Amino acid sequence: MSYSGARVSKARRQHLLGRVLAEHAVTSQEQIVELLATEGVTATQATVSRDLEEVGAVKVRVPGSDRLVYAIAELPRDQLLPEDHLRRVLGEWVVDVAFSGNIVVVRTPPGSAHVVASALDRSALEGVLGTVAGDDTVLIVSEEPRGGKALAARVGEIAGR
Amino acid sequence: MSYSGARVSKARRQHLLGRVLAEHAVTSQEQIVELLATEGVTATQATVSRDLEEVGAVKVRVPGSDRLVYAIAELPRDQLLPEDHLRRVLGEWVVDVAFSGNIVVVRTPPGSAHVVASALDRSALEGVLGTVAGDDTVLIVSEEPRGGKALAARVGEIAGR
DNA sequence: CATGACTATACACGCTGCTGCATACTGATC
DNA sequence: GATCAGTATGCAGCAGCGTGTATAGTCATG
Repeated sequence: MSYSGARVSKARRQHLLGRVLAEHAVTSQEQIVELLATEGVTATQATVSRDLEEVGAVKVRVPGSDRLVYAIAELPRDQLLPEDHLRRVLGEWVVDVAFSGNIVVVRTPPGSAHVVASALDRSALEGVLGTVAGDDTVLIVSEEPRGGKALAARVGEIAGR
Repeated sequence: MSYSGARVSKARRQHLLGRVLAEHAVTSQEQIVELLATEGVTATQATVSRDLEEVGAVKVRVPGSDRLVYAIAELPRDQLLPEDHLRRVLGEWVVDVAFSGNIVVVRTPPGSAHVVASALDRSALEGVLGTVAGDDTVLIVSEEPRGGKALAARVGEIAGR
């Protein structure tokens, strides 16, 4: 294994992948490999396959043609943050959990509240009305009048406490 | 090596460390180990030593006494985010950098803009007037009228591009 | 059903971060 | 200067992630 790569982060590669799909009508993963290469990013077909999956890309039929091109499915993504991803984010960044009434207060390291809130939002956690994030604090509003306790327990459990 | 630990994240342990220091007048790292243990977190003196350093704790003299107790130095921390930490954060989360006039536009994965902005703020990067973070975008305002270009280059360089 | 193009995946492996153990270092006290 | 309490750190090991290689699976076409 050369492992020449690791020069760019996975996040950046997947971002570029999105741009490539938006700008070119690609029909195969090998094409993506080449296009990424022209952007200075090296990756193999295997990696592209995994990226496509993670980014939520699908092959769609081009109207008026029988070609299948890759495209990123925008909306459904937001609902489908995988459980173990949420578990990783919370386990890593959640530092404390408390509650009062229907509000759960989640503490995080400074500046990290939005990452946690975003993960919670996208995970479609049961019984969550909404979230607000400050700098190091996330408020989760429960649907139930006194639902804070149960929700806090659930969050704490996911965070691995 | 037992390695029974790793049950709690480093972030959480350090958060607890802060609470412990605030609530108890501790004079030795061994005491901290014990206090953490009562909170259900196991760590050795070596780890506590490293945590204290990372958190920016110092030993201060108790007024009217000759005891030295640990305390967290609040303010200086914000100025002193180490260079390689910034490098890690940017390298991991910055996905694209652009500029116009005196504004640098940094793109990040969804929900991660605040982590990046927070790291930038705390790093006291040269020539930065301020930052604003949305969901996946950070705006950096340069001090110089046309400083965007240079600043973008600097940010890109730190991010490893 | 054979073939070929394309994609997904089992496997192995390197890298990095975190941690404990053992030990070197430091500073105070006598 | 010897001793001792307390702290920092070199070293090694482990875990998890990300990735490439090789290969198995899938699907369309003839």
